[in-house]
Amino acid sequence: MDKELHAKIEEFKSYRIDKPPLEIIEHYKEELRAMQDALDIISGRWKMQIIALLCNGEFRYSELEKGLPKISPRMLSKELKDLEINELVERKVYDSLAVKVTYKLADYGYTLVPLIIELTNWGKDHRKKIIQENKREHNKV
Amino acid sequence: MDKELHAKIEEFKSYRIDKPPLEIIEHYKEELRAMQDALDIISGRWKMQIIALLCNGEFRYSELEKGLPKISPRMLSKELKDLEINELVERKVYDSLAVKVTYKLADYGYTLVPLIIELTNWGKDHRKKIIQENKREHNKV
DNA sequence: TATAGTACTATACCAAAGTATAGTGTACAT
DNA sequence: ATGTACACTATACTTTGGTATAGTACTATA
Repeated sequence: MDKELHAKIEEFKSYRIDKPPLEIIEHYKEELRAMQDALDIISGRWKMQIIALLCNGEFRYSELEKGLPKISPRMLSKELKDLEINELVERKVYDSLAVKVTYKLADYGYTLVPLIIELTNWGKDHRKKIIQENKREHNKV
Repeated sequence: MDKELHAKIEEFKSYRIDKPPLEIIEHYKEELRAMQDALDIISGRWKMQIIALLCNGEFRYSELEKGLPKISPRMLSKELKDLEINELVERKVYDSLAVKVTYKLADYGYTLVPLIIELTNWGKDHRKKIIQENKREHNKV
């Protein structure tokens, strides 16, 4: 696994194009656009927290509010709408007499799993690295 | 590969914790923090474009400006500083008499490769999906 | 009839991200 | 001496993301 990654990285390093900067960006245009699309959809303070909750089943609006006590109702409804538009989340209105709306991860939402795993792995490794550096710093002084 | 992913997703779906929302978020606390750390470091309009350029070797400040004609000098120097602080990018000042500074991806910067690949893959698939949906929409009407 | 819960929307505000543009200090070229 | 290239910094502004708080339309319960 680590070896495989190493190979990938070497491959990546060897991709160097001998072109002026503008042409290089042009060459990567599609990849950059794709990356930015993905980032736009998942970045922000709340999206991932909402997705994490919804990985655990169906929740009512008020239950999501309880899980994220610091979110304002405006943000929650806006973020849910964004996620729904991108078909990552499904909204279901019950036609019982009492108002009842639930949200759950759509199947398409689960396609984010590999990305979530990579983000989490990198973030954890990064934190470890920073902690180690702080320790070394501390021992020096 | 696709089968593996499917298994992962099933695994993810089966993780459901039968707890109140607040406890679920608490349960995922570390993962969420790690993800957010990673997102903070790579999100924004310019970071990934700069990294893409620097994947292709060493560049001078003015060359980066040429590659990203719409970036303001303030943003470029701020973003480079951020990337340098996180040790993703190395800054080198030549002590020749003329001013010369170059930037390149640090080895640590290359650890982002798997994440970059996942972001790009997901972004490309997402775009394909949207285009297909638009086509279907168009055929209907 | 009054009170509380549900799923929001509306309005105003604030802070961070990003833009636009001008200016700085250095060296080198003429 | 003057102008130009380099690698920025400073200042002011706008846009976007997020917060705070109040209000709405509906139903359920006492």
